[in-house]
Amino acid sequence: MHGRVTAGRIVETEAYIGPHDPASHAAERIGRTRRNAAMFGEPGTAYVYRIYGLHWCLNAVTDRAEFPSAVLIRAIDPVQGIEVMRERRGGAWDGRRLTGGPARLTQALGVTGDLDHHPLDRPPLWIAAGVPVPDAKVDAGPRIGITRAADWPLRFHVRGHRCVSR
DNA sequence: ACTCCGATTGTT
DNA sequence: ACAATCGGAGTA
Repeated sequence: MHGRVTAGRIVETEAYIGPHDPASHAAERIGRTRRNAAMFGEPGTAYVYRIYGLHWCLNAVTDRAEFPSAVLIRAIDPVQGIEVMRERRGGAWDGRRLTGGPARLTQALGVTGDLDHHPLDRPPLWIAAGVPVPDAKVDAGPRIGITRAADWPLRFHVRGHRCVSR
């Protein structure tokens, strides 16, 4: 069968938009580097980076090439392969502990840095259209864990969803 | 070469 | 509140 297939519905994201976003890894003062190169690439590809020397975070590149922008996937609602996710996460945990948080979902999905630059419309990792979330159910607020532009409301999540990181 | 610190998480 | 853990970015 599909023994190791895992999938989830995106329920929390953050946007990092263009060189004038001071919180972005591709902010103007930084420019293009080896780490953020994917953000300057084609839309629909993955930007995967390591944080704190420990964890992986997954972004979808969103705007045209050479205009660095990406959406950080911060939480998913498990849809398929929950037992595999629990195994990868090292325990039988609830929704939030399992896939709520940018480094938690990458671990649950088995996403690592070798998927940096990967086109997100094909295996082994892709994003597909799902059931639309009505705007009325989406909250916007400040992005988490940043210091610059800390008040820009570029974090979005399904209101009250049990898998949202916080 | 050397310092500081981060789009986090788990434990104390 | 704090450790884990290391490459990127800034300074020299």
